[in-house]
Amino acid sequence: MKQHQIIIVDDHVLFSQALKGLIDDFEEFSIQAVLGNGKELITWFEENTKYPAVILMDINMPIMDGIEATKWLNDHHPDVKVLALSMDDHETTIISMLRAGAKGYLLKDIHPKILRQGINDVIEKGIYYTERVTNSILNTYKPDNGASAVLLKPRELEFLKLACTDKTYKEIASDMCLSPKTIDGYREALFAKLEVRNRIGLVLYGIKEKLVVL
Amino acid sequence: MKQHQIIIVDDHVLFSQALKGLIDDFEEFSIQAVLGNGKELITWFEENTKYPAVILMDINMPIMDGIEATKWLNDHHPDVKVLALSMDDHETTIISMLRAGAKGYLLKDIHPKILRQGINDVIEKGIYYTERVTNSILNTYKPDNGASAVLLKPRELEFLKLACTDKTYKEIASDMCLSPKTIDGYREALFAKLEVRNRIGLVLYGIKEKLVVL
DNA sequence: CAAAAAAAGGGGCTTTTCCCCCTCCTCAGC
DNA sequence: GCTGAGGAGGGGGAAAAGCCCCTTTTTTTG
Repeated sequence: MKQHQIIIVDDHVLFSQALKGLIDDFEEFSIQAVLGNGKELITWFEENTKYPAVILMDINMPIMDGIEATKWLNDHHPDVKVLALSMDDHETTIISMLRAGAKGYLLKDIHPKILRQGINDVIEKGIYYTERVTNSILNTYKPDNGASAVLLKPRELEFLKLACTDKTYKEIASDMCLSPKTIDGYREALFAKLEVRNRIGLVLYGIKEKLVVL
Repeated sequence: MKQHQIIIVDDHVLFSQALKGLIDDFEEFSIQAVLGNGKELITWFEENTKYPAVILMDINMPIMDGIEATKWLNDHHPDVKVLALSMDDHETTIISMLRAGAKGYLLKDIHPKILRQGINDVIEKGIYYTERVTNSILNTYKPDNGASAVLLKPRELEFLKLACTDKTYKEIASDMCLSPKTIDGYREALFAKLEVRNRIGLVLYGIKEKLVVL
């Protein structure tokens, strides 16, 4: 048996199987399991007792995504290290993943050598940061407005989700059981808070920040 | 040398390298080259004379995407068969790719066995259709409005992209060097064609169908 | 060439969106 | 008990979006 066991969690079977072949060729690692989503991962952990050293975790997956799965792992098996592996290079996604407890973040367009390096670093140093990730972390602390980042209140988020719909504000008002004028207030508040000039800007923000599901 | 040569075109190096390993394990195929985008593919064809039997083509790539590359291949090397390989299962993308001349369409979440079958089918029968693709083709002929599917003209697409921006229609008009009234015409035409009732619907459509980049 | 279709532009109208400034109520905290 | 913050609601108006019906020009095509 090789030194380190690894589990791949990714819903793209072709990719995960191909990746398994690639990693099995590295003499220091071997693939312990290939799973399709977070739910399968939890089931695997409930049915097994010998845990892997590293989990290569995709982020966008059906049923249970990588962020939730990473949170679960951090709660129940904090010694198993998660290395996020995604083609999504949006800053918010990277941050969410790191906040959930991932020890590193790799993009799928990297060279296999980098992956090998990344896995080794996570095992040895407990952490692996690429330049891209470092930049994202720095960006969250940019001198923007001082105290808090753009944090929406529950009611504002609810409105934003409805604004990303083809409903008129009047319809949104009745959906939220509020007067159209109150909705008008939420609208203005969000315009200012998110620095947009019209409803399209609101929709674009909601989608970019993944606050709304399409 | 093995029977059939294959070229992989995909910007996700980790995936393409892993896939190369996978396919090299199939005894009937060998990988002739692994390229990162459509432009590299054209350059490769200009510098080589022994062409592959099949090209596994990703769709979303920087510089030159899979659709354009497939069109170029169809024009210049119609004997080389393109098998589209994407995680994008949107109907419009599938249709665009088949219209560009792809002989089949596979999703990245398939099992390696299916890939092997697909490549073999494309080589032997010249074509490979999964159920998903067949459905898409059927859907374009749904008894909707008679003639054409939802295919946007270049000018309409240009307008749609600008509509997915926080610009006003007046600003869009001057961007496209048209009168606001003409823009109004495009708007109405798109509302009808895409079955939406306001600009938000337009934005949502554009993003869902990945016609606009965020 | 003529007919048809597509592209461009317009008039006039209603609804919706956007903006600013104002009131009432409630509840937490000196 | 007063005060201030925040949620809910409102008046009024300008601008943009949406709707229908119409003309002219260019391009395509039988």
